[in-house]
Amino acid sequence: MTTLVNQTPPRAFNALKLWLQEHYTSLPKRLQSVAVFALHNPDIIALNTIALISEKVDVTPSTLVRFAKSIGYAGFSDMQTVFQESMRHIPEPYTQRLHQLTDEDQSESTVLKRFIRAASISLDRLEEQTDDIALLQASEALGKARTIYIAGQGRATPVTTYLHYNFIKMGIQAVLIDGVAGSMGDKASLIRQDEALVAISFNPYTANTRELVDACLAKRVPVVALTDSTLSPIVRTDDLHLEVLEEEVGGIRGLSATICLALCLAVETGKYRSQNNPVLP
Amino acid sequence: MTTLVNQTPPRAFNALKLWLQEHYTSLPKRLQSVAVFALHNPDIIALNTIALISEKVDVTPSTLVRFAKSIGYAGFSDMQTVFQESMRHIPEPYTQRLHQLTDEDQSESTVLKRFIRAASISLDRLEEQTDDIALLQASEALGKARTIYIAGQGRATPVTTYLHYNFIKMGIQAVLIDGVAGSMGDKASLIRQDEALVAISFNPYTANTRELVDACLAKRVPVVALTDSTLSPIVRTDDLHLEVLEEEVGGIRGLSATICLALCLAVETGKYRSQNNPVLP
DNA sequence: AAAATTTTGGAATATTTATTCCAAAAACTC
DNA sequence: GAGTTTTTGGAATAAATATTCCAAAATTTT
Repeated sequence: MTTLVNQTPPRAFNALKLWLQEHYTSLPKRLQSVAVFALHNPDIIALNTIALISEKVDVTPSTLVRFAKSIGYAGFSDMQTVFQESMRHIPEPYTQRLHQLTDEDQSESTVLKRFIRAASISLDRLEEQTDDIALLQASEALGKARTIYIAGQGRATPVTTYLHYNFIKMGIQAVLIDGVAGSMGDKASLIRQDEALVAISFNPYTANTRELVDACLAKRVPVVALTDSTLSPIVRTDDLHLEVLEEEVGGIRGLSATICLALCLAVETGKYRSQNNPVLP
Repeated sequence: MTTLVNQTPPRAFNALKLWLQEHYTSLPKRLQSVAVFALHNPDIIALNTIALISEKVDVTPSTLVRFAKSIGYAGFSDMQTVFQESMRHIPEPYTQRLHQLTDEDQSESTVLKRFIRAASISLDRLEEQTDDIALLQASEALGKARTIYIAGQGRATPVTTYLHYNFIKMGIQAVLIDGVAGSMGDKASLIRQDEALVAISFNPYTANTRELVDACLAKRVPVVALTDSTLSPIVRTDDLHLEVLEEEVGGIRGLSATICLALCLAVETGKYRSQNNPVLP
């Protein structure tokens, strides 16, 4: 062993985190695994026995003891107390949640906290209002498509990128339609009936995207629309639409719930493919 | 002993609380003390040994065992697990994770619900572990920059797009660095000391981004790193790093918390600018 | 490629921790 | 107030948990 004993091991959890960050690279392989696990799952370290933890991290109990000692603790138990202390603070109760956002005592809450609240509320609403059937129908439409085209501008761009990334990663052919050059009509003409379009658009709605959706619907190309309201102009009766409503903070809307829905759409599409279309040309 | 054994002891902490409220009056004196203490200090019960607790409650260890048994638990340890569960605000990811993928009772929970849950957990964790000071420091560094360069590949791309969009919308000059053409060294040479770099990188880390960060740090260009772990190779001691840990569902990680943090970073940067740099050339 | 050093796993051990059991104390009952 | 039942404390025991130590494996150095 290195026996490089730290005479004053970190007594605060944050200090321990810092220590791990600094010394991580100079740690042996197994101890690195422990470090990663410990930082990602402090609660498990805090509440379980060596035997159970070692099983989860997939190392031997002795490695855990060594890990603690290499930091400077007397042993595993000594280190564990630091993790336990870190859990003692109770996170704010759920009931306060809604009030915190509306209440304008902004001195109390940081920008980060307010945006997290907003994101959390948006996610709750997404769960409540999303039509599971609609999501499945949309996934089915996309799952059947030979190629999926993805369109969206402005605030929707990150969502298009994300969808594209996920489709590609799942082995689904997908093409990003960027609005940089050429008219939308030209782009629509590229899309065939055995393909599909995903259009993402938020208020203020871009004319481009709307134009593209119209052109595709006219050609009977399946269209899945992702919008922030059913009143959005890109929504039609003849397409499949999914709605997300992001809570706003000081006039700014996040994207957390939308990005979550996008991921689900991709995953469900992938699931449909693997079940119904094992080998696609 | 009363030997009035409850055959199904409460497994959820709330149920336990209820049980204690109902049966409190019919409990012997010492056991009442324990009940009161347990309800007031669940964390102490969760995290300590019988010996230590018995000292605090001022009863003997055997009384604690009896207390647990009178409720119906096998012993003190059995009851303690219920208290421990009540403390882990983060529902244990590892055990759930394994079941969720292997267990085929997916009828209970839809894909959407599971991803929403994961996103929600990630947001909670973001709130808990994010260092507000670090966020402010990062915003300050970016606020001072004449131009902000944004780099990130793969799963990080949507985040770069989002940051770029928000910066531009706020009137902050920002440039996306795409990894398509040219070496990273070339790109780093474009960035000056009065500018700044935001690097976003997740496991598996892309060599490109890391290279860029190194080159910038060498040139003393301020670097803000957004990663999924402080142990990420793009984290250095001399940069400003923000950490997000996305919960995974069946091996797939979302982006909801990351996108939320990115928005905050942009907003804080904008705030800093408007306060300290009303008119930038 | 050989030697030295570090790291790792697992059995053996020591320590801690929980549980049992019984006699003493306290609380009821008649 | 004596007898009966319930409750309590503490020693004895059982179980578990953490720690140590050493040989094997994996690195690193020469």
